[in-house]
Amino acid sequence: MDLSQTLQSVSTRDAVYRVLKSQILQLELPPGTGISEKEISIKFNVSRTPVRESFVRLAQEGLLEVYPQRGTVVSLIDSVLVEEARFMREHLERAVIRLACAAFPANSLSSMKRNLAMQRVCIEEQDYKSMFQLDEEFHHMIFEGCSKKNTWDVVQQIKVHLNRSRMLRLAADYDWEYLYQQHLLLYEAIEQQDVQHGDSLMREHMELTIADQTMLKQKYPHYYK
Amino acid sequence: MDLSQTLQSVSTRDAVYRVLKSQILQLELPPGTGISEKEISIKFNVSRTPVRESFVRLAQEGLLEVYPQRGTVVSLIDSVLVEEARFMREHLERAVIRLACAAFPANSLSSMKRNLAMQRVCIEEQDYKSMFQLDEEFHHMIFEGCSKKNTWDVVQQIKVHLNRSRMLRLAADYDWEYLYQQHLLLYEAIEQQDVQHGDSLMREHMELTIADQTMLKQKYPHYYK
DNA sequence: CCTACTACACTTGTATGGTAGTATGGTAGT
DNA sequence: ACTACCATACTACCATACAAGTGTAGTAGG
Repeated sequence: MDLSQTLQSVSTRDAVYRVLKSQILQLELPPGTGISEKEISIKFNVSRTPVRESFVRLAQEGLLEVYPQRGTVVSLIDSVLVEEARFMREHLERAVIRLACAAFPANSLSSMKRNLAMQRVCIEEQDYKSMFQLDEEFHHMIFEGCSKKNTWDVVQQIKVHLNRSRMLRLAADYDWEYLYQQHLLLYEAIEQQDVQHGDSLMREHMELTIADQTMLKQKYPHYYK
Repeated sequence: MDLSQTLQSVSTRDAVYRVLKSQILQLELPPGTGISEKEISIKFNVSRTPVRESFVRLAQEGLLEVYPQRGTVVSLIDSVLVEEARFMREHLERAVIRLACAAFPANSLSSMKRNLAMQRVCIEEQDYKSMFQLDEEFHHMIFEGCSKKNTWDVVQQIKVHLNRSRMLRLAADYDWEYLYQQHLLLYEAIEQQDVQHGDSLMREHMELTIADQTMLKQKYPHYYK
């Protein structure tokens, strides 16, 4: 693998970090995989230093487990942590949607309207990759409209732990139409300033991922702790 | 400075990390202070490597800002981030206290009762350092009783950004008696399973730190961004 | 006197060698 | 055949050397 393209703009460390993180979240490096500094440094054709520093960051995010003098493995998925991550995200998103339903800038609202229109198109064209991106941006816009950028960043950190189990239940089996309907209703709640409705809608929306955690754990036992 | 004592149990990197983090949060390294890897490595009598890896972690937590080839400074306090941290903590603590008021294990409840008794003693003895610790443990127990250990860890991460501004308004000027009364009421809400009361109590409790943020920013302008 | 350039003293970034601890497979001894 | 031991090949950890970029002070030239 060659990182030279990425290297132009950012440091070697950041490039290694991003590639590794992506590979872990995409399950290209499955949970439990043993990796070593030397192995990665050879693979990426860099020295061990930037690799080590990437390991430090990834370990802090809970994606790697480093055992001194023994080795490093990609963290197993912790189903307790996954549920708590969902819990945290639910309550933060609900707190923000309540703010949004109380007051929301007009230009952010119209941005969301455009986003919804693009979601409509993506579903009809079955472009689920773009839809995934639009879903992210939709939620991001709610936080931005409420001036809660840092909160969004924290949610992103938390979501890391939801990501891999979401990846397991292949992206295809999502009911995107239902998802779109929920987004539409959330938008309307903000527009009509209906705090209670927005709150219950978001709670419902966040409970989508609560299911089949045990099912996944049974299906992929070696990926779970 | 010598780290040899700490070195027995943990790695040099962790020792450096802990000391630096402590010094930053205690304002012994005030916001805006310029520090270099070499300077710290000489001071601690270690090589640059573990210092660098500590810097990576601290930068990720937002306590350091690293400018490549130029230098590293202790992050200025971001008042927007402080308020958002308070916002996040409030909603997570409220979500958990509602769980606690719905169902709470008896042994955790009695642990809290013992903690409250010790708080009573500390206030009378004006031992505010221990009181600070007991305050932490009190909230921790609520999370533990609800099996939300990971959520507590995230709250701890978030609280880092509250810590320094709380340190500025010297610990002494806290109304510990009022704090104790709030804790007592929170305990009773859990005991009596009064969800609504617990929620509003915690909201009030979390709003304690909302004040005088602008005052602090005026008093210590060079510490703020 | 003022400007522009250069040399130098910094900084962080990267590469590499050596150290200590761990796991494993093979071998000698029972 | 089985167990205990030892050599070996790993691992992450730490120290050090080198590279590359930045700011500044001092100096030469106008």
